[in-house]
Amino acid sequence: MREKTHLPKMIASQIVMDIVNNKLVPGSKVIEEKYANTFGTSRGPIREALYMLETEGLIERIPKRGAFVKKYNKQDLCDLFEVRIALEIMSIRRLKYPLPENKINEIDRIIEAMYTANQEEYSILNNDFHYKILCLSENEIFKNFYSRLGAPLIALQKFVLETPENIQHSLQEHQLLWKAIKERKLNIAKAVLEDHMESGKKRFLMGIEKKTG
Amino acid sequence: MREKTHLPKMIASQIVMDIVNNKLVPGSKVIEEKYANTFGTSRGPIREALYMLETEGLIERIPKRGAFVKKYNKQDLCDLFEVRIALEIMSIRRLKYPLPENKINEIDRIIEAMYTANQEEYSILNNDFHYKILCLSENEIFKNFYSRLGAPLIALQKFVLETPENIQHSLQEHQLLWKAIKERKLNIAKAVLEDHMESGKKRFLMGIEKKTG
DNA sequence: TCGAACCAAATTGTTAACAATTTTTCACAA
DNA sequence: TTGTGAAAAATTGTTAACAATTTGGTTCGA
Repeated sequence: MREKTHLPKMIASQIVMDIVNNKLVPGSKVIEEKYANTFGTSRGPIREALYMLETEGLIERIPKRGAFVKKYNKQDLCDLFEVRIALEIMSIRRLKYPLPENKINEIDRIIEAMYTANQEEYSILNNDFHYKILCLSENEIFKNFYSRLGAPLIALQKFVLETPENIQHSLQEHQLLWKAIKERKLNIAKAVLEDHMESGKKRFLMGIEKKTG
Repeated sequence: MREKTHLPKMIASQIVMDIVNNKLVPGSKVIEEKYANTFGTSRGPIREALYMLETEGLIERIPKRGAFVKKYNKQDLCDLFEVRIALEIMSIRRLKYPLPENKINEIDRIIEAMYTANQEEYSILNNDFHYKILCLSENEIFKNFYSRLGAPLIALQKFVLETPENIQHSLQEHQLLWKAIKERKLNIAKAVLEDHMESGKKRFLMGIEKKTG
């Protein structure tokens, strides 16, 4: 597993950090030269990073105008939620049983960790869980699309209201879902996911209300 | 409506042409300098074009190795079909009635043109139709994802077996779907789309069998 | 014959300068 | 005050040269 340093990739993840930490606010322009200076590189690698982030849906590039941090409204985020769940449902239909032992263990461990996680940790575990579920299908198309959905949702995760009650509820849903998948009760899994989508949207909207008005 | 020449965009569409016309076969490498020479530009714009096509799912870039024409197998194409239909179903649920008059007319005209289209024309009209249906929802998220699905499917459209009988069948499905949408019978529309997905897949696979052995 | 080490060629990555375009600023007139 | 237009500044687009890396082939030794 070689993970050679790829300059544009490093720059991209730094820009993501800046978005998550509100140093770059949605709608604002990302000026190539500014970033080039802070990284001590030329503008080339910055441009590449911006292209990558455009693919992930975090940046919007307008020819000859510049690159902007993409702005998502409530409706957009709910739609992303919905597409994510739809992809998960489709991928569950493609599962081949028996599921590989090592992947089962990985997901078991995520659920375990969720019990004792704090808010921030829970967000990360939550995303991990859904991604691992999707990867169970070993389907490149779904994985590919899923990764593009994830980025905006992760960047805006800070808006999700993770109260102890919400986390408790969410955890229960995850347990149910995982149990249904393991026992090959796919219709139940589908129903749980559809419920999870609704409650997820609700938590999302609650969080947005709280923090922006 | 200003459509200024954007070099990378032009190059990208030329590369798409080359893929469609089999000058670039799936799996082969796209060498930057080669294309730079044929266009009389430097490598910069070529790289941008390759990034664009990566976003559209036609090219896969591997750092320090190069850009390759992405290879899709049967299963991949069926999955893309399925995701496309799922997006259409989701977007139909978001329609706001009454539908705008001008868009209704546009789609009416596509259906009309389908009656007298030859095979090649029909493929294009078919894609147009589905895209216009999706655009009815005026939902940027769906449009965005849809455009990424379309490219690989269009590039491989040549595999779809468009016999007169198949076209006839497909046309009927489109009429049914459009009628259901206009009359706001969304459950029917959904059912028709699900059927259309199955028969579309079948035509696809028939075409692949025929042309590749 | 096979594999490892090495060299040369091909290719991608990066840079810095220049060109083209957009945005900002500001003077001026209605 | 407000709007217009032209310079100036800022920014993106493009280029060509150079650096770093990968690829392909060749030699050598076992």
